[in-house]
Amino acid sequence: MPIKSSAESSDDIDLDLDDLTDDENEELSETEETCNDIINTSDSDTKSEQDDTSSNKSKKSGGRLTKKDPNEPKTPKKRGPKKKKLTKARLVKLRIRRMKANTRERNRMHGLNDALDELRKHVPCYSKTQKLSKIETLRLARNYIFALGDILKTGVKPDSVTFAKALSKGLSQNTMNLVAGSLQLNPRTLLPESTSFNKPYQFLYDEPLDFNSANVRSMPYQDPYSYPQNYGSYNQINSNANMHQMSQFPQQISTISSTNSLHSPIATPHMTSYGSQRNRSPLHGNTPDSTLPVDPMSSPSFFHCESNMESYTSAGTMASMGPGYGSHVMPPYQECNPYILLDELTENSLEPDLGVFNTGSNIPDVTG
DNA sequence: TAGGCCATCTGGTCCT
DNA sequence: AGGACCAGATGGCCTA
Repeated sequence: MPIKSSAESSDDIDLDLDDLTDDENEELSETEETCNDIINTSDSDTKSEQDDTSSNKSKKSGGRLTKKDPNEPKTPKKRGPKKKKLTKARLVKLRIRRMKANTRERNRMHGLNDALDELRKHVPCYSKTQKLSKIETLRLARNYIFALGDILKTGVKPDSVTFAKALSKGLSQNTMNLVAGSLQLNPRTLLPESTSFNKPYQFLYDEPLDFNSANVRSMPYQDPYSYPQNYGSYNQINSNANMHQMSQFPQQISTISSTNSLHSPIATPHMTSYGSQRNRSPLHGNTPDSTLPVDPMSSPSFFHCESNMESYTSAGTMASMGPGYGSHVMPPYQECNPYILLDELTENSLEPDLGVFNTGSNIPDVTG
C-alpha cells in the first residue's frame, strides 16, 4: 500500500513556526531543503517525479523563491479568505480530516466495487473464479443491454454468432473467449477478420453489426445443429488440434473446412461433444446433453452462477481451447446460457416489465 | 520482465 | 466546514 506524505496544500497554510513541535519543525526544514535544492538545481534532470511535484507545490508558496520573468503573464492578486496559520492543533485537525477523507474514499470505492460485483452477476460470463475486469464488465453490460434492447425492438432472435458478436463489441480477446464460451461458440467465429469459415454469415464479418439491418432481420433462423457435416469437420479438428493450435494455424482450419460442402460458424467443437443428433436451437432452454435441468430466466438463480464448471468437464475440449476457455472459468450451462435468457425474454418474461424502457432510457421503446 | 489491473492515498473542485 | 466526487500518482499482484 503506497504511503504518501500527507502534506496539505500550502496554498492556504501559513506556518507559525513557534507553535510547531520538533517533529513538525524537522518536516518543515526538509521541505525547505527540497525547495532550495530545486532552486539550485533547476536545470538538473536527475530530479525525481516526486521532486517535480514538490516544485509545483512550492511555487505556490510565493514568488520570492524565483525571479519574476517580465514576459510572464501577470497573475491576479490572490483573493479569498486570509491564510490560516498552521498551529499544532490545526495540523492535527487537518491530519484527522485527511484520514477521515481517506476512509470515506475507501468506502466509496468499496461501494463502487460492490456495485460492479453485482453487475458482474447480471451479465453473461459471470464466474466466481475469474472476474471480469471493471472496464470489461461495463463494456459487456453495455453490449448486453443494447443487444437485448435490439431484440425487444425487432422481435427477432439473433443467431448465436450475431448475438455473441454484439456482446463482444470492444471487448478484449480474453473476454471474447468467455462470451463465446458462454454461448457455446468457437471463439474464432467472433473474430472480425475470420475467414476460416463458410459464407452464410459472412455479412457479419464484412459490416458492422446492426440488428436493424435488413440482413439480420430477414434472415431465417438456421439451426446450427442441422449441419451434420460440421460435426465431421470439427471432430477432425478436435482429434488433431486443440483450439489454441487452431488459432495458430488458421490455414489448417481452412483446409479442413474446405473439405465440407456446408459449414456454419455457429457450429463449434464442443457442440459436437453433446447430443448432436438432436435438432435443437441454441435459443432453446435445453442443456446440450439434455441431462441438466434448466433454470428459466424467471428463476432467481438464473443470474447467480455460483458453481464452477464441473458440468463442463465432460465436454472434453473446453479446457484446451485457449486462454479464458477452460472449465475453471466457464459458467454452467444450466444457469448462465444467455440463450435461455433470450428465449424467456422474447416470449414471455419481459412483457410485464416493458415500462422500464419508457422515455428517458436509451433503450428503444418497444411498446411504441 | 513488461504490461494490465487494482487498491489506496492525495489534493483539487464543487456543492450543501 | 465538511462531504462527495474526481483524477493523478504510486506500488503490489498477476500473467503472458
